[in-house]
Amino acid sequence: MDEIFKALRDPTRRKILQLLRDGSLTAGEIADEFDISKPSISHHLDLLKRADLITVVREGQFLRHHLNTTVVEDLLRWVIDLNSPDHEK
Amino acid sequence: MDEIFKALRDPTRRKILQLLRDGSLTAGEIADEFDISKPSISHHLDLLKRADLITVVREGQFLRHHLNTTVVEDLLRWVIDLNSPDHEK
DNA sequence: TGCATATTTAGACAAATGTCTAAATGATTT
DNA sequence: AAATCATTTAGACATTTGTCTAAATATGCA
Repeated sequence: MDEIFKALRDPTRRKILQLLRDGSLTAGEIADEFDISKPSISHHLDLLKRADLITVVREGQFLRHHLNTTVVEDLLRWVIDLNSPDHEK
Repeated sequence: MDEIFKALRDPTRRKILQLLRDGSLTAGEIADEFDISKPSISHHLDLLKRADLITVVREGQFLRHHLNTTVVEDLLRWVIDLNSPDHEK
């Protein structure tokens, strides 16, 4: 979970995830949504990738980014567990 | 949400929240669970307080810390929303 | 092959973060 | 009031983080 929370710490990265809710985007399309340089966005995408919160597939010249809902579900379970007293494990 | 994710970034603070799932604890009891100095734990508790993830009530000499499940629910909704395409708002 | 577009890598730098020790504050008890 | 226990505040310090510019790599197309 550490990589996930590390990735979620930054507001830009959280907004990127929200942008990807409704469909995949290329790095350039994502960068267009922010007043931040492309290398910085690339760095944010790298952290999201490391946390497995997004997946990337090359499409020719472009890299298309998708939200990884499986890992979001893992996060969801972690949060639910926080509100479940007397949990096992 | 920024304060919440800021608070959740650190593994010690996440573990503190998990300790508080099953009941409230004093600062000293919390500190006993970690190999970290008391001032550092106090600092972590302060960040959790600022995020409103915990509430504190004085009990004589002690400060008793409780998990604030309301804010955990806010977090829960944020995560759920991340997996809900075509959301409004 | 060579040029244009898309994206990443490298390196620098200021700001934020987590930790510590020492000292201060708050509350209890004798 | 003084001693003691619980906790925080203050200040220092090394590490991590987010950002930038410049340069490198990857792909597509003329």
